[in-house]
Amino acid sequence: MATVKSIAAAAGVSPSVVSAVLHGSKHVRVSEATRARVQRAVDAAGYVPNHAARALRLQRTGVLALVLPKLDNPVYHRLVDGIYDAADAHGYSVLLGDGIRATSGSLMLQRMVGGGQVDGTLIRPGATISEDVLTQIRAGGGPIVILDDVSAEDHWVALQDELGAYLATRHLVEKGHERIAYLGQTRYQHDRVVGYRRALSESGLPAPDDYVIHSLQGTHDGYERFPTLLDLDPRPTAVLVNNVTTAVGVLAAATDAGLTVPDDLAVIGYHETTIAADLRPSLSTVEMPLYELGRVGVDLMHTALTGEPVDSHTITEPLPRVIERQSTA
Amino acid sequence: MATVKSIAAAAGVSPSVVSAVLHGSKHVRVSEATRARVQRAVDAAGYVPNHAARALRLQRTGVLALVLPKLDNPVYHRLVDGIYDAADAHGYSVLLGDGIRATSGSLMLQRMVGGGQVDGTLIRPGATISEDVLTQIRAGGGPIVILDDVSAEDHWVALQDELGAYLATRHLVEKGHERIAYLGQTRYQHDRVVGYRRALSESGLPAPDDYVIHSLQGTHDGYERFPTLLDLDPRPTAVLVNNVTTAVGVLAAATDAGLTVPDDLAVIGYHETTIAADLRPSLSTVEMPLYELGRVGVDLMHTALTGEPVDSHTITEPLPRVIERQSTA
DNA sequence: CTGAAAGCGCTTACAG
DNA sequence: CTGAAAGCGCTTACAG
Repeated sequence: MATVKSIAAAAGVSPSVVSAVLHGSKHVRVSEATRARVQRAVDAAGYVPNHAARALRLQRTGVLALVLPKLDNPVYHRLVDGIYDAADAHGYSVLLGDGIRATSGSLMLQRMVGGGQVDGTLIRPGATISEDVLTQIRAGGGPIVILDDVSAEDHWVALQDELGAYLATRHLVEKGHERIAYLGQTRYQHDRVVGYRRALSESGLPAPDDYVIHSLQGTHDGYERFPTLLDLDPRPTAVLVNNVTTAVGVLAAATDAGLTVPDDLAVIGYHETTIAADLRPSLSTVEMPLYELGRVGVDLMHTALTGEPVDSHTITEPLPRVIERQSTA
Repeated sequence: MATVKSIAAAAGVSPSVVSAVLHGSKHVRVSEATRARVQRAVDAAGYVPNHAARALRLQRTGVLALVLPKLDNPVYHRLVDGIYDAADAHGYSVLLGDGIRATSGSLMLQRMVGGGQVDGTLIRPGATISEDVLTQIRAGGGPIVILDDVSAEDHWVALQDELGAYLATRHLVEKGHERIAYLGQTRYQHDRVVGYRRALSESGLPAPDDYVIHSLQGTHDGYERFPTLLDLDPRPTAVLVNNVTTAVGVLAAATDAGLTVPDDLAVIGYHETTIAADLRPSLSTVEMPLYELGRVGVDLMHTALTGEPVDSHTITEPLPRVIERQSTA
């Protein structure tokens, strides 16, 4: 394996010069001829700097950790895209972690804490990520950026979740519905419930407490919780489901209950995902700027790592956007 | 930040002893009293060894790269589970990479090649991973394990894909179908076409060439390619779709074409995924042992890394299993 | 049973 | 414009 030393020998210069050619330097200045000679030796050997040695010397790794509640939730694809694109732009690579596996004492958690394996951690909080784990990551010392939530202790980037739920609910109102329920995660995403209620109260529609049905996220959870909605009196004619995976389960449960969507029940899911268009009936959704969330999250992390002041904020562009499909037609 | 040196000072011993307590050693023997004293200092400081320093010294990182064609294909979830479980058991952590991003010249590729950032790479080949990239990873020097394919140049673990397709097709035959098509990826997974043909020929059923319809994987691809099937004469009454994501698109296209599933067209998808049960009609599938594929892949990688001979083989247990749902009922 | 020293490969002030 | 030396934090033969 080539090293700076072997490259230096091949080019007839000292290691300092090789390093200067590769990364630049304030102190070392090299002539054009020397630079070319070194570069040729680097190319010929296919030399790549040893990551561990560099990390040890520089006290940073160029690796960011990204922890998501559940890797298999398709709504995160655009978020991950944004993260990777911004990370590439800044020269970071990304260590993708599943919140389900980042339990206390896990290998995955250890690498985010204290071992200096990552420079910082981006976290999308959720039911699978315990407060305990968050505390441990915080104790690790590296900067943290919270995605899609505000945080008193960490840097954060938020979405207009209140607005997203408001727009989704308004869409149902505009379709003429007067009894609109909310089904989904309520604990971690309370803003969405608030937006839902605002749309209803603005239109003078009722929003009884039992119209807000708590459910975990996931197709199966949506399927299981759906009967609660059937028992309501009067029964809702439309439902906003948080999030889109849960909505898939709701569609199945509605079909099994003999309801026709959207005639007997209109359904809109929170977050956009490719499958929504390929279901029958296809699923209306409200698309949130998850790609931008990822990009901005990494930008903030980069700012934090360079020691500059970090401007935590809510993403307002693009706005949440309702995508109408068969389930609310 | 605590270091071996600071821990050694706190415990009143030399760094050698700290290292010996943490990792064991053939050469260094420590008394029980000393061990306890060191352990107390480690716990008190919350000391975690510096990853970069360890990697540099040991010339290995304890990190494995895993490259999948498309991270957002849900069929990989069980595979990833198996990978992570086995990696945890052996003390490796996993760097998850998207084949779409591991292009020539990408950061992601660089870290798998030469920089010593990972000890080895597990790859599931597919349309998104070019031969060129594979060549570069091979040139990187670390061991490679190919998942779900055989390889002349690398270690590999395969699945009984011929058998899986055979069983799925037999299921359709047993349901009384006589004109059975195959729609899906044919280039990378030719075994499946072979198994499909075997089931048909065993039953004396026709398998004209145009009954095998090539399609890329993905819901949208399945949707787009479906009309080809409608044009066949005589029109098939059943179809095996490779893979399950493509099958979701086929279901949608069939519905849009006015066909009722399974009465007008029975559909079975290759690979199991949670969404199959939550579609309406729910989708029959043939489940392959992907979890075991992941586990065995990591086991083989571990064997390769310890320098022992690697037994590349096909996983025969559990057997592929047909899960019957509404789409073939 | 324990300590002192070397070295993994790199970058960076410093000296020339 | 270039080289020699130190040191990041760790582990491991070696010496005692």
